[in-house]
This record gives sequence, structure tokens and C-alpha cells, in this order.
Amino acid sequence: MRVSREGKERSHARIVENASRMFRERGLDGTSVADVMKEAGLTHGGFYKHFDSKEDLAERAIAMAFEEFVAQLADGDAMEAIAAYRARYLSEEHRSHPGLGCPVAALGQDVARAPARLRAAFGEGVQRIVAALARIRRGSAVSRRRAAIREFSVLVGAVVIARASDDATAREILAACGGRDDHDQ
Amino acid sequence: MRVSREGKERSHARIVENASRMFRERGLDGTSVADVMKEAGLTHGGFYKHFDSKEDLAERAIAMAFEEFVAQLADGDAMEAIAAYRARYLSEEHRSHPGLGCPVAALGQDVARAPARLRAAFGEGVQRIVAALARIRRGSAVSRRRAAIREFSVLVGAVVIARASDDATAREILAACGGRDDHDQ
DNA sequence: TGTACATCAGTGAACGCGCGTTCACTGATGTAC
DNA sequence: TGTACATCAGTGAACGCGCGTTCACTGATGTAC
Repeated sequence: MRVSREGKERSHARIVENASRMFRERGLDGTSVADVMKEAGLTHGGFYKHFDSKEDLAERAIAMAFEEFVAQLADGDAMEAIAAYRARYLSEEHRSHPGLGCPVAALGQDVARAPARLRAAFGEGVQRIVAALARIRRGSAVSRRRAAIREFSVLVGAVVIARASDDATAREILAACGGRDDHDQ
Repeated sequence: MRVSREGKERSHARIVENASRMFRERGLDGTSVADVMKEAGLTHGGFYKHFDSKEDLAERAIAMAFEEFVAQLADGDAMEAIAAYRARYLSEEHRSHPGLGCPVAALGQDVARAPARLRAAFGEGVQRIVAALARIRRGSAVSRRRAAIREFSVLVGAVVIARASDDATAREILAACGGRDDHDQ
């Protein structure tokens, strides 16, 4: 039963969106092609009409996650935007819902073990986040960039540690990394 | 062919040591029971004479990784120890050899998706690292602990980001997080 | 110390299962006239 | 606009494979006398 061109495009978008969320929640290995297709209301057989391989899907799904995530950095401006961004990043909400959160905190280690192709795409995403964070800083280009990288590292580290720990430890980590940051200028 | 009591203990230790390294290199899912046993010079069938399950092994292997890693924080003292520790943590050596490195930077995301039992053991390990880092700080107990947590978060975040990225991005991240840290007091 | 028997660490085949991927098929959509 | 045919998105069974775990077996080690 063939489906219209727009129908196929809608299926394609639905598959990538679901995969983007599921990969972040369950990991690359923890999410099967059949799982993703089922979530999109399809059967697994049709997967290869849309993608060359699972890795191909992973690349697109990760790219979409970065796009969504970087977009969040665009609203508001300057110090306020950073403070709001940090608060959101270090929230219990973000900790307990990796599917809608930062792809680096959710998938960094999976990608570290993945083929170079995926790491290259990931590196680009990291550069986009760093550039967005640096944009709303003050000072020289070098110092803004350096501050942005440190800022992002604290956030990623805190959420990775919190998610891997018991609830009490997690709360302490997130609280300690929140509030005023000595990195601010 | 039965083996002596000491023989069994030696096998057991070899299995845990290899697993500790292999889990950090390839991830929990990426390391099979058969792989670990083969690396220890055994066949996979005997695994259950040593452990209840793969999860049981993971718990012991992770505990051993934390033990080794916390031990590194004991030598030298105060500011020098922190500087040396940070330099080692942010080195190319550490980035490219997760098997001998920090279990949090290597396995945090895998553990985040694992049963609560593993997360509890992981949280304990995190507490030990934080306590060791706080011990060699100055200031009130609260501020030392807070500084230790932030310090550790930057390190974990930087290495997670670097490992998941292309080489150029990785070098920039590690360099930006090294050197004098505004968190130092 | 020597002997007889029980124990059990390690072996290798086998289990059921889910994985990524392939394939023949179906029938609605797209296209040519 | 209507008809005939080609295309191809989606289906569902099947593929080979590796996984965690189980099990009957072996033969050296441990133990009781």
C-alpha cells in the first residue's frame, strides 16, 4: 500500500523525531530500529526505504537534537539568557528527561565509541553550542570562547554525574553547580 | 578440571580487572561476558561459578575502577596535587585511554540507564571522589565541597565532550579547561 | 602418609531471544497518453 | 477528464548473528578416614 509523497515525508519526520528522543533516553544501542518504527506507527520492514542504516538515522537524529537544543539559546539575551539556560540545564526536569535535553549529556559516551563519521557530526554540534554560548558573553573572542567551553563543561559534567548517581547525590551535584558561577565575567 | 582455591581467586581477580578496563573502553552493552572471559584466558561457561549475573560483575568492576581512581588522588598534597590531577585528567592520554581512566567520564551515561542498584554504587564512588577532592582544598567544609563538585564536573564534562568529538574540537576543549581555574581559591 | 570419595572450576554445546538487515509481496499513488 | 500502467511506501516473514544464561560433563583438588 503505497503512500503519497507528503505522507512519506511525514513518516520520515516522525521517525527522526522519535529516534532523536528515544536515542537520548535509552542510548544508541538501547534503541532498536523496530522500537523506533513502532513508535512512529510503522513496521520495521519499511525502515530501509527511509535510511541507509541505523547509523544513518542516528546521524540525522543527533543533528536534529543539536538543532533543537541550540535554538533554546537564541531567545532572551546576554547574562539573563545564560542564567536561564544554566538553571534549565541543571534542573531536576532536565536530569530526569534526557529525551528532550542536551544531546551531549545524553549521548556523549555512546558517540565516543561510535564511528568517526558520527563523532564528526557531534563535534560540529558541540561547536555550535559553544559558539552560541560565547556569543552572549563579554570580553575578547578568546576569553569568551574559553568561558563558554568551561561553562558548557560544568553543565555536561554535572548532569552526567547526577544522572548516574542516587537521588540524594544527584541533588547535591546539581545544586552545587547552580547559582552564581565564578566563570562569569 | 578443577582448579585450586588460590587458582580460583586468581581467575576471579583477573576477570574483574579485565572487565573493569573493558567496560570503560567499550561500555557495558559493548562488552560481552564471553569477551571478558576470553580476555581472562577462560571460556564463557565458567562465568557463573564466579558471578550471579553480568550486572553483578559490572557492580564489582565499577567499584574497582573507583578504588583505583580515588587512590590516584592520595599522593602529593594540596594545590600541587589538584594541579597534577587536573593535568592528568585533561591529558590526551586520558582522553584516548578510557580503560584506565575515570569511571564517571567513561561509564556515567551507561550507568544512568542501568538498574538503581548500579546507580547507588556509582553514587558512592562519586562521593568518594568528591570527598578526596574536597580534602585537598581550603576554606569552610561547605565551600570546599562545592568547589570540589564544580571542579569534578568541569573535568568530567570536558572529557566526555572531547571523546565524543573530532580531534580538533577535542584538543580545544581540553586546552580551554586546563591551566588556572577560576574556581581555585 | 596413603587411599577413596566428594567437590567443584572450568569446558563447550545448547537454550531462547532480540538484533540489523533483506526480500517477496501488496495495493494506493503517480504518470503517460 | 478518464484510463492503463509503472512506481514504490509500507508489510510481515525470514536471514544470520551474537547475546546472557543453563547444563551435562571432566578431571584435578580438597577432605575424611
